[in-house]
Amino acid sequence: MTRWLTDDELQAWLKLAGVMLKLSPALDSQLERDSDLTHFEYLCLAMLSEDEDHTLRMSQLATKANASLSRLSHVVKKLEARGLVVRTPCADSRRVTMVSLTEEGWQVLVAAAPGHVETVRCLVFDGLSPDEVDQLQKIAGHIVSQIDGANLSSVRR
Amino acid sequence: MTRWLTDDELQAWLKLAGVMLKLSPALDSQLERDSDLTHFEYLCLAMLSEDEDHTLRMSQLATKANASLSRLSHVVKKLEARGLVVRTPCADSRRVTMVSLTEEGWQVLVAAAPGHVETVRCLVFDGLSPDEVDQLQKIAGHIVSQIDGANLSSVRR
DNA sequence: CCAACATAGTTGAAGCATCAAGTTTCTTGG
DNA sequence: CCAAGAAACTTGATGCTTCAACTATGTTGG
Repeated sequence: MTRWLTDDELQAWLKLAGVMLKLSPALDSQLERDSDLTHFEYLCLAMLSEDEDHTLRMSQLATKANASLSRLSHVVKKLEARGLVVRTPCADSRRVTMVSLTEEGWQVLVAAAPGHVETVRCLVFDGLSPDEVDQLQKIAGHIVSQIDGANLSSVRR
Repeated sequence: MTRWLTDDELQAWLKLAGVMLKLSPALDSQLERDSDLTHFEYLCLAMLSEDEDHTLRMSQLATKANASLSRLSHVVKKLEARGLVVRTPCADSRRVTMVSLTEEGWQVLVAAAPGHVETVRCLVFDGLSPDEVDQLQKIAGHIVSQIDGANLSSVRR
């Protein structure tokens, strides 16, 4: 028996689908215009910048950026060609690749951040109350967990 | 002066970005495996099915599916090649194209729906309270409006 | 009335994302 | 100890999305 969506759920779902379909392109468009970066590329640089040494394993970065290793590998190759990032073999384990932000990568990130943050503020947070920000965090966190859980359980069987 | 994000906003934002990065692929993957459809293709068929005549103008469908006319045009061409949809010129205005669900398209949609709905329920709604569904609807609706508003204002100037 | 503009849609090229397959390196159960 | 399997990437092909450009058709201010 299919558990259909209630009317409220359907309304909510269509809106969420709208966010997925419109927000990504909107962010890509601003970043590409102003900084020649994809939103996903920006996210990779940002995640690297949060680490003390501006350096992470590929697989750590993939987790932080919510990406597959394959997707990340292609993007890091491109960022490395642009000089924003370098890959180095890891001393401890030879199958591990470390990625680091270069000085230039850091500069590009710093230059891109204000415009990007302003865009996120305008498109997402302007007009949301602190309560709603909290609700958004909980709900989005919940969805991400469900997806991660679903992947795990399909892998385990 | 950049209006940076508060810590709560940043947490919420990273989670929302996670949803965008993980939910689309998860939906595509289920639909493609079980019904040989993209989530976006499914959405187009579903929006057509909601119309009384199973028929919409390209531009109406683009609006309902939150897509650009260009994206829609490519996808409709593909769906038409598969026989799920037909395009017909409009009698009233010669620059308008109407798209209709074929009988086969309807069958494919009906066959795909239970699995897709089940996936949406598992990944999004299971574990959400009715209040949270309502909050999600409001917040996602708000974001979509902001994006639409931003596009309008950049077009108008 | 018509020139200028706007609307509706299509198309081809370029760039991303995903998938499947492959390589290399580690780990572990027998 | 080693064979089998898992982990950590990389790569190439395929297909989808976007962008810019184009055609064709309507609308409207002067």
